Amino acid sequence: MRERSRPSAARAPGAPATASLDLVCCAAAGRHLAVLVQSGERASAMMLPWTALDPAAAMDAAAARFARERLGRAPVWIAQVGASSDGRRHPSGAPLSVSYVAVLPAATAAPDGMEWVTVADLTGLASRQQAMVSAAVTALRDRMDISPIAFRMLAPEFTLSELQQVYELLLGRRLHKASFRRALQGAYLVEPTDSWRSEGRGRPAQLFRYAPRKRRGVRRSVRFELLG
Amino acid sequence: MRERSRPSAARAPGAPATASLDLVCCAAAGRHLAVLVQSGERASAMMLPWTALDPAAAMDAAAARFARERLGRAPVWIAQVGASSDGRRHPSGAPLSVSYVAVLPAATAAPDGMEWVTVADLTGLASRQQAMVSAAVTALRDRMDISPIAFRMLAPEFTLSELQQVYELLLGRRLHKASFRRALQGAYLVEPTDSWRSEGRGRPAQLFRYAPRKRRGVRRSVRFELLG
DNA sequence: GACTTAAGTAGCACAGCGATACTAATTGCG
DNA sequence: CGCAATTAGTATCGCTGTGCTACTTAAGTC
Repeated sequence: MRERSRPSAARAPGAPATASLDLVCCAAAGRHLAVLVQSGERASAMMLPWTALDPAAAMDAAAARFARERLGRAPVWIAQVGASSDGRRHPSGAPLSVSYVAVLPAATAAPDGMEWVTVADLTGLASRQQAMVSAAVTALRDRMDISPIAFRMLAPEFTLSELQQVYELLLGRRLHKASFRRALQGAYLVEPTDSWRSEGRGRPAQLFRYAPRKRRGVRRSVRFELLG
Repeated sequence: MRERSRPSAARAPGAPATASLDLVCCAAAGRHLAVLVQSGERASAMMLPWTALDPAAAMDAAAARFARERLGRAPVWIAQVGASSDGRRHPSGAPLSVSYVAVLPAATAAPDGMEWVTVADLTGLASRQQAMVSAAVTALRDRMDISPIAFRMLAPEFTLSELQQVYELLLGRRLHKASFRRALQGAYLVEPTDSWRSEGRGRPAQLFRYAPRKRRGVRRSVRFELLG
């Protein structure tokens, strides 16, 4: 299931694909967001994992399959970001690309030939791929209210401080501990486990797991704050 | 500027395009959302306006140009929804499609050969286009908090009741008049004009225009309500 | 045992929101 | 004209959610 070694990169010189499917794999790394990149054909150049897009196949399924192949495991969340075609460079030479954003739990090891790079340190990408990363991060921020992205960025059992750190990372600002926990309790999204984790000094933290149990009236509210 | 008559539909039988660019044009129609469709090749069949996608061109610009061509005017808002490739049918025969959602002010007249159809009454679309409409409506709902979509769905001068109706349409639920206005005033998004509009019976309503004037600390907040 | 560090809780003040109830301005009708 | 009907817009109350300060609890460190 993993033995195919980089089918897409091998294809590049021969027949240029008409469209590429690119993957922006994200994970929390401390207080920063990291993206999985691999070495390009030139030593110093980095690139996002990509493959030729098969127009005949179901795209979401193809993206999930490609992610599982490259990562050695299925991502915990994946969604399409969008299509881009413009003058910008792409390693495939394809004029059209469709990108997906995938989420992996923190501390997932990078597969051979790949490494985690903080988005701030990300440089040397082809310009179209650079734009994909920005769009992917924006997509994560925009969808974290709708999908349990933050919860998926952690191991199945996590402390509330860890969860808060992921929220702070995605929102880009510090949150208040008490308020965060109150809101979380009120949403009935997590349930406590019997385990506690002692992390060096300080009081041990109780572990929780994601277990949403309400689904009552989802009333979308009016939000003017972000407009202007 | 409008004399090119349906370049895309004319292309269909000859050379099948490898990818299509589709447009979901939306406007408020009373309490419902309407989409612009045109008659397909068979009389009863409806279809969304589409064109062949030129992979060499900047896609967002191409979509805006295509919209302006077809509508005879520029849409007030446009954004990409996503790419879809799967087994589903599309009038072009293309295996891959990229769709855009465009917004027009209420009461915009449909161009020749096109008509407004309420999303609920929308039937007989090719299956991939049907999926595009659903995705476009979802995209509108998801982005109305970030982009002034609701304001753009009205004429430049509008009453607060009209604005509230658009919000109710997009959110899919009734809102409270006083609360709506209080929140709107607090956001400094509109300014009153000197005009009043008398709409049949009842007290005349003051007209407002969209004139955001804050931009102060955009603090994204934690939102758990929609999760689960 | 005293100090440090981090987890978790309690209580207060205030802002936001939904609801009820009100006032204001216009049309329609007897 | 007088009055009901209709729509716009406001005032006030109570509840809920949120930010904050301050506290307690449980571990490690010296």
